[in-house]
This record gives sequence, structure tokens and C-alpha cells, in this order.
Amino acid sequence: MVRQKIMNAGLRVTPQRMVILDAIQGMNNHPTADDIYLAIHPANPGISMATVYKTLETYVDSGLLQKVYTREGQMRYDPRIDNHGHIYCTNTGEIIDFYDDELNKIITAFFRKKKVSNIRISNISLQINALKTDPGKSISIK
Amino acid sequence: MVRQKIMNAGLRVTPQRMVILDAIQGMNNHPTADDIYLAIHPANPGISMATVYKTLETYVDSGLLQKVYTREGQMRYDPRIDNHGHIYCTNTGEIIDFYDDELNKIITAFFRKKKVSNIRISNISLQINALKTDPGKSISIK
DNA sequence: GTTGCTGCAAATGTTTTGCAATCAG
DNA sequence: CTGATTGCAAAACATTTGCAGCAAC
Repeated sequence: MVRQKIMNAGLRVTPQRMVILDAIQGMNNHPTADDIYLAIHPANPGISMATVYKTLETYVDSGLLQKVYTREGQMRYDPRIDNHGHIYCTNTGEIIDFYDDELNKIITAFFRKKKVSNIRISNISLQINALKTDPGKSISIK
Repeated sequence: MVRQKIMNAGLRVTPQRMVILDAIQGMNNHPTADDIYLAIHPANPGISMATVYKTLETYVDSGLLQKVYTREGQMRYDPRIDNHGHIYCTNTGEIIDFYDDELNKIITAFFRKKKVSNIRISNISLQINALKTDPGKSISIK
């Protein structure tokens, strides 16, 4: 399944690429390159940091992953590639996915009726900055 | 006027702070720390890079500036602190401000009617990824 | 066989830090 | 006067690069 995804993206299938793609798909925390390296290192001590970086960049270029820019400055990677937003918790540092179909439709409709000139919009996402009231519990928007 | 803003933020007024705040307010390109350093350097060769970084960070903490996270990884600073969005031009690398009052109202209304639990939303902004059709010309959304 | 991928170590670029001297209030 | 701010140089950190060897197709 991971192998298929890599092939479909037109990339060569290597053991390193399979391990890395598999790892990031099992995480839902928007890991950094280092997070991924640490996660795979015990079982794959031979895979280098440089390979992790190169592979992630390759995946972003191929559309298998998205990059998420953070307040802290280092890049994070996101296995979800649909048009979803992110909730940045100011106090806990968490980045939580946010998706709402209705809101997506509203925003899409809004831009469709606007006169947009000289650009082709490829994707629109929402960035929500928020304070987590109780850091121990999870949040919800329904 | 710059002096007043610094005082109102509860900060000590120093020549360096005045120069830096004045410089960034005259730019509307979301400058990096380096951009600001280069802009002020000719007239103020004594102001160090470290001071530029410390001062910008102080301003962000005090709410005088916003940080903008970029695809390229380095931080940019934005003198606009209202709830505005950014258009990231994939091909030119530009970051253009986007503000629409109607859209702001739509999004605010949307979240007001939602059940939001365990967070207090402080600010919501839109990130628009787009391709500039003609890199020479400017873009518009009306 | 050819092309692209990997790992290493070194390089790069940005941002932060420790600390003594200086300045604002 | 006192505590905050500055400048310097060094350090820290994330990410990229060059290149020789190796692996995928």
C-alpha cells in the first residue's frame, strides 16, 4: 500500500522511502523531520537524517505530503493533503487538524463570486490561533 | 508617533527600537529580520543583528507586530496586526496581504454558531496558496 | 547499464545566547 | 541608582549540499 503510493507518484521504491512514508502515516501530530528520524531510528539505524530530509522534500514535491509552517520556525509534515485548516494552540504548542465541509463550501463559494485576477488559487486553508482552556483535555468544534 | 507606540506597549524607548519600528512600518513586504537589518544599516551602522532579532521578538510579544511563517522557513514580520490573510505565491515567493470584510464576517458568524469546546479562539486567518499568472503584474481580488 | 538514491561529513543560513558595558527611567 | 537593553562573538539549531558508492529499474 505504501509501495503503491510511492510508485503512483512516479518515484523509485526504496526501503528507506517505504519506512519513512509508513512512519509518517502512522502519526497524526504533524511531525518534524527529527520526529520522524527518531521514530524510525531504533528499527532502522542505517537511515540517515539527510535521507529523511530529502525524502520528505521529495514527497512534498510529489504531493504525497504537505508542509506546515510553525510559529517555532521548524517545518512539520502533514500526511493529510486535503484542504484542511490548522488550530495552533498558543499555550500547548499543539497543531490540530480542522476540517469542516460546510465551511469549505462557504469559502469556495465566496471566492468563486469574487473577481480574482492574475492568480490561480490552488488551495485555501484556515489558520486558527487559539488558547487551549484545559491543556489536559482535547478540543472540539462541532 | 513611533515613540508613543513603544511607550504604550509598556516598553522602554531606545533609539534602536525607534529606528526598527519606524523601518518595518515603512515596509509592506513582510520583511525578514535580515531585510530590516539591511534597511537600517546604512544610516545606523551601530545597530547589531542581535538587537534586531531581540527587538522584533519583543514587539511580537507586545502585540505590535505579527510573525508570518513562510514556506522557506525563515520568519517574516508583519506590521499589520488585524485579522488578515496571506496569499502565498508559489512561483514568485511573494506574500501578499488579503483582507475582505465580508469574508471576515462570514467566518466569524460560522464559528459563532459552532459548538467550540475547550478552546478560546483568538484569531483566524486565511492562507491562500496560489500561482501568479503573470509574475510581472500585480494581483487583485475584488 | 543507466539513472537516481543514499549516507557521510561538511557547509550553510537563521536565530539564540552569555556576558560585560551602557542607557533609560 | 537600578534594572533593562545593547553589541559582540560564539553557540545552537535546522536544513542543505557535494560526492562517492550503491541500488532500482
